[in-house]
Amino acid sequence: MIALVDCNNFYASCERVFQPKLENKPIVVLSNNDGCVIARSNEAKALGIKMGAPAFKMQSIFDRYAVHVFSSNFALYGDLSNRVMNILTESVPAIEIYSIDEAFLDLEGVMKPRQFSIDLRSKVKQWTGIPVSVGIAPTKTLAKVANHVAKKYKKEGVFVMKYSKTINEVLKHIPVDELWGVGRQYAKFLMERGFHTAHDLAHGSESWIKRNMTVNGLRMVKELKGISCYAIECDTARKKNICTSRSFGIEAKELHELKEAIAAYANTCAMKLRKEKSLAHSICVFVRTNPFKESAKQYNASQKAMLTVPTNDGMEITKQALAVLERLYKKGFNYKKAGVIVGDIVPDYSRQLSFFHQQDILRRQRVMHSLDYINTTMGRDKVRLAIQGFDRKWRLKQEKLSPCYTTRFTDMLEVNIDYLKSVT
DNA sequence: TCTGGGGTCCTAGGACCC
DNA sequence: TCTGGGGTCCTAGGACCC
Repeated sequence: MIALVDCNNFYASCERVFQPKLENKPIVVLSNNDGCVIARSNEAKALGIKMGAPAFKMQSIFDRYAVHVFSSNFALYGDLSNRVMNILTESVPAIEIYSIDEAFLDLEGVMKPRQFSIDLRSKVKQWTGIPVSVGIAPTKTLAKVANHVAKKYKKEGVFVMKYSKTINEVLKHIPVDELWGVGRQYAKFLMERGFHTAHDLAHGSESWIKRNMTVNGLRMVKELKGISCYAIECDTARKKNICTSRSFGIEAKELHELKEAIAAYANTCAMKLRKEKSLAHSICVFVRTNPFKESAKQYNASQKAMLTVPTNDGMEITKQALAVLERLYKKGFNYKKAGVIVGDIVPDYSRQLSFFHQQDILRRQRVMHSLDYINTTMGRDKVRLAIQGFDRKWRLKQEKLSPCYTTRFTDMLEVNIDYLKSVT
């Protein structure tokens, strides 16, 4: 059996951990630039606030119902995620950390899955403050379904789906669009052809499914029938692409502003590569204007450069990225977003050296190593390239940022001992 | 005024090889 | 009249996930 552990309304719950007075109050967390709603507490969902809704369109609802609004605080969410995942990892022999707020657990050898999950859930809640739901079933796709049921209908937050009788009953009540692997397009396609529930799909023709939804659709249907097609993958695969991109708080017009941004993103990509012990063979840069501003002149461009020697050297990647940017840049546009994607990634032990570069590479590796050391121990961007800029006019809008309670000494929560004594 | 930031996989079609 | 059979690699586009 496989368990899917999923944190409830994760980002909203993270904010609530350090502000317990927000219990039972509507909370939303916004995307970068305070753009869209990307997390909602149950109370916010009940107000009809939709996932992905632009914040400015929701402002009147926020005001009317005193919704607590937060900018994204990924330092906080990442740290709390690690704490949750550490607890889960200790509890089972095999785990796949699927996303920042989800993990698949291998329950092989667990005698009483339901009780085990109830205990695990209360441990996570007590140790981290994060509420989770647990769905248990024979395949990943079914565990997703079970988790959905647990979250929505089970007070204890746990639901086990083992026997085909139970599974079939449940699938009759799951709309196709809630399945893992059915997005908007497939949902529309399937509904138009009379497939309304997961049960309908599980009993459809497999060859028809494969023809119309590729082999992925077929795997999903097999998983609904209890035939496992997706194993629990414990070791994280090396990334094939790494992207760093941002929308700007204020639109950028000038080349030198874009250069600062691209240099910063290029260095972040290089840092991510080093963290993964990977090297990139190609660098792609893209810039674009604001597609929502229909009255404005639009420009949307990208270009890829191949490197002769794969690298994770921030200076090298920056140099190449800036060269691409110079070719892309056109004066007279208001740029809203830009990014860098490094690709054609290989492991760092398989570097094919060029005849002429070897000495330089070894020296530069030591520079990067020192840079990483300083920036991880003393704070992000403590040492950076001058081209990354100092005023950073293009930076993010984050007006409702909560403190980094668990990752920054100056943001640590202060507790009034006298008050605590008086209430205990 | 104001609309995120990451990723993956699959397929079809075109270009090429012998 | 009549034009094979076997591949690979690359890219764009489309679907999905969190």
